[in-house]
Amino acid sequence: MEQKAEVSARRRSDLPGQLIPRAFFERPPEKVAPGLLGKLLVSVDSGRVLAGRIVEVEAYLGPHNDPPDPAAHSYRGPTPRNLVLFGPAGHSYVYAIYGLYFCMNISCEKEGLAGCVLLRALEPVLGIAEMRQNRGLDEDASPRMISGGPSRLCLALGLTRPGHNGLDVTNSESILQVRDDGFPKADVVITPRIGIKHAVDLPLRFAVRGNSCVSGPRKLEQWQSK
DNA sequence: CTGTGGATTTGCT
DNA sequence: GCAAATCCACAGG
Repeated sequence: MEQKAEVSARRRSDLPGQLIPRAFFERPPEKVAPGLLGKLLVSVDSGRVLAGRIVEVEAYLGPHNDPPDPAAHSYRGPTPRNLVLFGPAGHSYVYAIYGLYFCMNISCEKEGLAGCVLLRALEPVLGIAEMRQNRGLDEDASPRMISGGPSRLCLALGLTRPGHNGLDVTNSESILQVRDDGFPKADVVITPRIGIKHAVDLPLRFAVRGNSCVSGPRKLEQWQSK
């Protein structure tokens, strides 16, 4: 039955759930971020569908905020790399990091303002075997090892730059979409962001409490719920 | 034009 | 727990 669900979803016309409207993303990232938990990131690659449920995200604020967010790529204004962050909401921002990996964000705020949500972990839903292959893992690999981590999820779904940068995730013709399949809201944990050097105390990381795919330290109990 | 360091992952100690 | 791997954007001169 899990098998059947995967087969029936391998058509663009029958992707799981519904597209999320652009207006959802035309808000401050700290509002968008928790709302993305439980939604599906769906990639359509040459007819094949890969999808994962978003279980961990971080918000990065645009330079129009007071105070601004020195950890954000948009902190010093538009550059060739971060340009899509200043464009319309609901577009993918994929960047390379450490010369080896990629990270995937979705732009927020209306055109002219920056701000984005970094996707940090997915729980594999469709095309699990292919994701595992993309990661070079065995049959018994845990979901966490497949797509738990901002660069792991890019490897699992095959997301790269420039190929997947600047895509409209609110468009049904896009090869990268965010969709809502009605999955019930979960208990959300709020913590500081991971792996940054600036603004380390801002509580802008949001994760599904208890989900095994969430990256970083396991001990989330100490953090406030929402 | 050059130097620096990063929103990470992995493997070894 | 720690450091290597490995690239290029961008800030500074």
